[in-house]
Amino acid sequence: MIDVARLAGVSGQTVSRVSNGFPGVTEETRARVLEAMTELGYRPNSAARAMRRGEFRTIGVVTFTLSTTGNVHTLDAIARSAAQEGYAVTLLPVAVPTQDEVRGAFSRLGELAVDAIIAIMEVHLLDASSLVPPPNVRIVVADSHAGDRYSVVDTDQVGGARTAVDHLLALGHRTVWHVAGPEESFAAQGREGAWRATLEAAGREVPTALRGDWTAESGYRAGLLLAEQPDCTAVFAANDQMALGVMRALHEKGRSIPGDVSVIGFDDIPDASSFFPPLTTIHQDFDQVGQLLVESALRQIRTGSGEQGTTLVPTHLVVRESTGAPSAGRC
Amino acid sequence: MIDVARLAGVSGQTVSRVSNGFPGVTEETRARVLEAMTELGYRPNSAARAMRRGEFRTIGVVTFTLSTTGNVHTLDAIARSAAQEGYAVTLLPVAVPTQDEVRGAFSRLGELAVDAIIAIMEVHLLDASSLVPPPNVRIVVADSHAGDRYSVVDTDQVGGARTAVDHLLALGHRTVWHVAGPEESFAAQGREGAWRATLEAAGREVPTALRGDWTAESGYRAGLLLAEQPDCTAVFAANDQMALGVMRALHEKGRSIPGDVSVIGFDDIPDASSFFPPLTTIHQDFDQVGQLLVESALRQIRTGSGEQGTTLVPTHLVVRESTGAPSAGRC
DNA sequence: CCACTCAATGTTTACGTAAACATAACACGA
DNA sequence: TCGTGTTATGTTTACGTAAACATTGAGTGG
Repeated sequence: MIDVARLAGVSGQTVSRVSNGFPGVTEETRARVLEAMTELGYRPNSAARAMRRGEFRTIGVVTFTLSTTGNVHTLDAIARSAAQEGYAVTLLPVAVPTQDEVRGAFSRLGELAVDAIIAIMEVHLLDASSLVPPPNVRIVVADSHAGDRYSVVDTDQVGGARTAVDHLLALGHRTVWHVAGPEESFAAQGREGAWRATLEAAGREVPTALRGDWTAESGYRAGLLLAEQPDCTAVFAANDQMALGVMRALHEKGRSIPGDVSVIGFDDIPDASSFFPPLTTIHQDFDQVGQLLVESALRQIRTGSGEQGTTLVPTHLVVRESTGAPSAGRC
Repeated sequence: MIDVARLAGVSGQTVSRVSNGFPGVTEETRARVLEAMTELGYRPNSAARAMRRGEFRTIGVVTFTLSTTGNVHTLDAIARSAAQEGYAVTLLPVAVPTQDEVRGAFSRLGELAVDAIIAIMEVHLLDASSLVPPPNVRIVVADSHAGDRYSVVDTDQVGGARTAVDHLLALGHRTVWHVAGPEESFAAQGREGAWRATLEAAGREVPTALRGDWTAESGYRAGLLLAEQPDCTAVFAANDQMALGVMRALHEKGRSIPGDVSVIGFDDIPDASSFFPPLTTIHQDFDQVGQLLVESALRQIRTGSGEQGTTLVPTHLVVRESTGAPSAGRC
């Protein structure tokens, strides 16, 4: 900076003013400084800058894994929103979702250069007692409850699941089977609970829920079981990947989709429209979730105070070819 | 730090020594300092630390999008490898893959707190003249050529594609059709070139390559065309997602897989084993790619000098149910 | 014409850390 | 007993920036 100042014949402070776009600098001086900057290839040192400003202009994102499609889309949206606001995004992968690991990640984050943390994970894993958010680091949570302690942004799991079940019932199915996500997942709980509640509200029989782990493979295993159920004409899979597995199992067992069995998913991943048959599913607006997460984080950073409460992002039904009315002959 | 020092009755320098795990501190003193740290909730300020050390312990990753599955897995692997080495990963999404955008991203990275950059993209987009890597920032590139200018780590696209084609020829197919990735992609070029070369080497006819854009939807469109070709018994799709689309089209047109047409993909994404039928594909070792990328970056940071050359990560064939011998009657 | 205001720019300082150097205390062999 | 080396710890300093305050000079109203 001093070199630039010398070359432009000004003081370091003026360089700083130009570099930050502050007012109070003649157009002529500004031009001279900018020229000197380019000539010397000057780039502000972000470490010194962060130290002086007391903030890093960076948001940390904690995730377990990027293998579930939903998390990836959320992350992508976060990164884009943050970039737009001039914030960088630092990734902090947590290998195993044990409390110890999470705690370790958080303490590492404490040393890291972040002003806020967005956690895409289950809050119960960061049990309040063990989680000591570093001072001056704000927290936002996705895919969880605990809106009473943190600012939470999430897809409207309940509404989405209800829409899915309603869609199938409206088509004339007597009831709807469910392939649920892992028990630990709040999203999975929400979808399963809403599935059950919707069936009960409609006075339908509630079949036993099958449990998967979000992977297509687990959906396949569930699908093999479902194929054994002659009275199963409609399946609601808690995500698209498991729906993919379910459909594979049904195909292999000779059940036609949607002739014999209708299948609906959740997420609307890009590939869903190319499944065979194209999957009817509940579309999640990951972009908006990401954007809201970043907005909440920035608001907390700027006001310097925490936030509570849950913001729900609505979903909508995307009807494709994997659902239809139950065939007359069966069931 | 001073507060901690005062509480522990030592100097700031001793606190620094403890904080960095340096030798030359009595066990007793160390314990006293650690206790003071916990009591005061002390966390080293990474900005000051980075400034003093002149390095950020952070690697920046530039990507266009996280929507292609391959990039995501690479990113995931990078994040994990980096974390293991005590390095953080900062994401820098580039909205549109134009040169201007990329240049902008790089200049932003210049101001950012990174010691090295890993670019998951096509190098030709960061045309040498416009790309001015900030001094002291090392570059590693994935998914590209230009090993003469940068350190490049990539999957062995050529070897993988050859394996794919050989597999189909060995099953008895007369030739193999190809659904290529986008022209700009080096990976797509490599796979297409190897496909052509392998067919030529075997003295087979080389059909016109169909071009997709990595998405399942584009694979579907290509698949519709392939279904019109009565002599098409084997298809090599440049990635699994396009293979998914191809298979959907074939199903819809009543062609059986692998009875009428064999389909092979590339990537081995987690869902591939749950496609219908489970997809034979070329497995990429994303973990190793990520690890090698990080290793190269760290080596360059530590030695302070650039690196050139390309490192190839081998692939292997995963045979599932989407490929088989051509049926006697057809073709 | 002078006191005053305001805009442009310069000077000083502090942010939290760790390297480099300085000091103190102690052990050991001659 | 006294150097001499070694280990533990303290002191000083600089890293690059931007806030706070200081200075300069030009324009304005009385």
